[in-house]
Amino acid sequence: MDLPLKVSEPIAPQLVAALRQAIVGLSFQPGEALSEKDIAARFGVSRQPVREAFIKLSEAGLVEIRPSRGTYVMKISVREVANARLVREAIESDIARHAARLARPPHIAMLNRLIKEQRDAANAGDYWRFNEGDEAFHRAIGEIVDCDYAWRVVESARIQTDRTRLLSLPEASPMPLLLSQHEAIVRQLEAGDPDGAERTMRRHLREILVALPQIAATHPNLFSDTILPAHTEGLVPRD
Amino acid sequence: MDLPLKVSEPIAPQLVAALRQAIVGLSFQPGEALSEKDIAARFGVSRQPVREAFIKLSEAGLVEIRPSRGTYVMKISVREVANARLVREAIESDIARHAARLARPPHIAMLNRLIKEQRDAANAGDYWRFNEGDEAFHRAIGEIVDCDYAWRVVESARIQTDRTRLLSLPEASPMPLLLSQHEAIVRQLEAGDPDGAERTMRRHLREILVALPQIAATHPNLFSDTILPAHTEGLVPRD
DNA sequence: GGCACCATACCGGTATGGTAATATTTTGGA
DNA sequence: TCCAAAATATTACCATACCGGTATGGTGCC
Repeated sequence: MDLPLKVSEPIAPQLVAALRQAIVGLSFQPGEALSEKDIAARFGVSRQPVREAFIKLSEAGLVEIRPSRGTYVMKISVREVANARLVREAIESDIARHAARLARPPHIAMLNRLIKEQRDAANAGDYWRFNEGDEAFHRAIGEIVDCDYAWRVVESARIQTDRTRLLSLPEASPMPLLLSQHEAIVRQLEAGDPDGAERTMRRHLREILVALPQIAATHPNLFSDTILPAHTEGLVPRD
Repeated sequence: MDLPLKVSEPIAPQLVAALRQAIVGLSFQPGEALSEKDIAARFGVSRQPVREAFIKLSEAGLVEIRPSRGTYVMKISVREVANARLVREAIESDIARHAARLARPPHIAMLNRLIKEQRDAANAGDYWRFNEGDEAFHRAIGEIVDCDYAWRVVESARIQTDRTRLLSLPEASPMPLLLSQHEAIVRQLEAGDPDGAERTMRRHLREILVALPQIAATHPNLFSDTILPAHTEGLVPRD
């Protein structure tokens, strides 16, 4: 993890990717201090690109820069995860609605291909590959609508919602359920059913809320809060 | 515009604000080159904070950094404006839906106060003050739901949609119409009507699309493209 | 033993110098 | 006169040095 930097390519973006992965992958513990100097020494670069990487990570909500004091890995916030989830639901459900209008046979074929990959991963019990497939599936729907701006926003929000993925027990968000929801969405896109696609996508993304309180309760030291914001009331699909 | 910088406060954020205002206010023409050195000299600071400000502005889509070549003010893109508008509609309509559930009398009172201010501005024909009131109104609805993450996203998107504001003729988006839409939203929030509030907010934000092609046609040198993306089809409320 | 004070180390923020890559201008040859 | 190639200028990017502010550990006083 320490020295994957390619020379003669911009350093700062590489650092952003590496540090981001280290944080969401829990190689850096929430609350831990990261100093510009240490990271710079570890990667064999100067402080300047490290500083720029820290700024980007702070905008993503992964670290907090406290001037003259230090930079710290942000603890996971139930509130922030729920807020990011709300943004994802708003945008991705709208995207699904538009996609039901704009989807063409090649798009449907691609989505079915991705679902097949996910099914293979689920059958193999490969939770990690299943998650990668999930990301690819959601992105593929976004590409139908051709609104890259929306997708940049969703990817930012995903940084927050994905922080709990490694912690979430498979039982809390069972792969067969998520897979069946993906299949339903594709059927509705193919049928040109905007209402149905929107409804299913909203339901699908609300699954994130099901396991969230439980995860926070299981890992109290990784979280800065445990209270769901008011706007999540009545949204949990299963009880 | 050149030297409003307060000493002993972080310089980079001040530069971001100043440059952003200069760009959306057309003090810098779209396509114009901005060099780190020039800006640094003009504000009497070093190149480093200028560089950080440029990075932030590039993330907002206001400038484009071309390595070893220069930094240029991005031309307004009809496509980007429409994409940002889609994000605003998705989030703000969902926020309105939640707000209809969460609104309390003090919130309604605040919204009515803001509408009154806007009505005064409209009666005085003060287009600029009217726009400020618009921003305050939308933000106030966001605060009802208490999802600051959503609001950060909306503010980013607003940077794009607001770039055409100075160019939009009052006739294209008449103040009385926008005002009446605001009033309708408040009535629906007060009545606890989520469907109505969402519907009206969507309609309200689609007004942006009405004048957009016309504005682009009037100022071809400020735009990099003039074609609306596919997802805007059938969304223009009036013809 | 407890508390105020100070020296020291460390942090992020800024200024400045150097470097490789690109754009522009100049120049030399046909 | 024209075109290509070399010289120059300018750019963003990185490295290094310095600055003021903050935390911390030790010391002397009460």
